Amino acid sequence: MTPKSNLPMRILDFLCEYRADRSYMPSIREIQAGCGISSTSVVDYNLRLLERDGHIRRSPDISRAIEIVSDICPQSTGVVSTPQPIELTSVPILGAIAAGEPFHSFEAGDYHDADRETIALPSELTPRNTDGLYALRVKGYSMIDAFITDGDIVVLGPASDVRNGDMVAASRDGEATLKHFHLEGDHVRLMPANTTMEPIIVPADQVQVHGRVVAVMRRVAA
Amino acid sequence: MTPKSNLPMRILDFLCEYRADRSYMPSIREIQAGCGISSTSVVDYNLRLLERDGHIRRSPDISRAIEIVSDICPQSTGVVSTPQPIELTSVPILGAIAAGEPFHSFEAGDYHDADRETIALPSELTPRNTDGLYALRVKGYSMIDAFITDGDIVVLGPASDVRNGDMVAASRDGEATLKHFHLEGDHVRLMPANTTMEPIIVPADQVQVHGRVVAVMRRVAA
DNA sequence: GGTATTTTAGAACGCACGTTCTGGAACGCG
DNA sequence: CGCGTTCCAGAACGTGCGTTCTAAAATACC
Repeated sequence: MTPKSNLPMRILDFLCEYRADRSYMPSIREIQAGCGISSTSVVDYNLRLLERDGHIRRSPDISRAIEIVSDICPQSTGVVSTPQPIELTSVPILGAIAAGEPFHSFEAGDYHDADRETIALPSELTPRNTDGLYALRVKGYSMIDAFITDGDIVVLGPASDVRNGDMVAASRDGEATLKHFHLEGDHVRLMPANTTMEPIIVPADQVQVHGRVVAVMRRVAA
Repeated sequence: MTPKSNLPMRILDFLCEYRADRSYMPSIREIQAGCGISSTSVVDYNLRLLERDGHIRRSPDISRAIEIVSDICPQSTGVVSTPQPIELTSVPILGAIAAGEPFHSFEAGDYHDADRETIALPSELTPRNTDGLYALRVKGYSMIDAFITDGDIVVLGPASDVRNGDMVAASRDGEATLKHFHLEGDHVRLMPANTTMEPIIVPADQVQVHGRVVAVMRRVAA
């Protein structure tokens, strides 16, 4: 509270708080509302004082262009989100997977600077070994039998980890799908997750396994 | 450079560069000038793409309110200002949802007691407003028509946000499922995501909506 | 008291800027 | 080829928002 404390400092506190939430700065009128000030001109007046004293810097005529220079804001580093240091893993999104479309050149080790598309993996979804993980954006509806639909992001582990029964991304003649993998002698049985569909059996040398599915993430449209 | 590289990534680079200099984000028209784009609508269009892919987040109608979420920008950590701690949200896992089983007492506001189980939401899956988010563990196979299966974790937003067409967790006579929600006069139509199943129409006062599905996460067994 | 200085009120101005609409080009697919 | 989807152009609209102007309180100093 401290309703009678000097206005400039109240405003400065508000700026710090605000920046802790969003990553941009408040507008004049938001400061007005947030500090219970009755006029925008009063906000402007006090901002000038703060700038004169070197606490902030402003760029004229530019919205929300306030920089906090005296960075000894009270508890700005305080609580805010992330209460505990959650460990998370960033995996690169190497491309898209769509039925009928041949895989691009996203084979392991093909990071080649440029596309730095990545997605953060919460620890709950992270397998023990995070080496060689990558993600693909699912295009189309060819994998609905694996409870995976258009727009999903699938996280894949290295193909070397694949064992019988795993769900894998596999391609044959450029047709890519997600199936359960069973190596049986010299042929491979690819089982859809949905039992109403028929398994596919192909010679082992005609199928290429790209990796094992370790996680699926989906954002549902607003 | 790379004049032929894809526009969204050029813009993303520009955003990172810009933020390295000033501590606020560029306006649409500054992006336009900085990237040599001929129209503001093109900038807006590409910003939407970036937001759809979870690289940035925007607040509508607010100037310069772009947040960079996938924060593996080249040298963004270089200078100063807004180190932007990889933002992620912890949501409590309030229980399980299973067809035929009545919901437990996990109604909103039931956070309190002790440290609930929580799960970290990667920013790519986080909606703008993180208030009231909670997660449920899915038990059983009653929601396979929504590409959701046993063991999945669904993240729900507050029921107050629900609008027609959203996927919601709804219960009736203790039967809980995930369906697309349509309020039509005094009755509610619950549409399965799978078109081979029949919609359910019930009087509005017989159905209880628990929240809107905003994300789905699944860990695939090793 | 009177005058000068600081702080606050309220309203208005005007540009900045996000958004949207229409239309066309470019690309992909059968 | 036609048709759909994606992407780009340009202009216009509505409003967010910094700014400024006038005036009145509040405070200070004598």
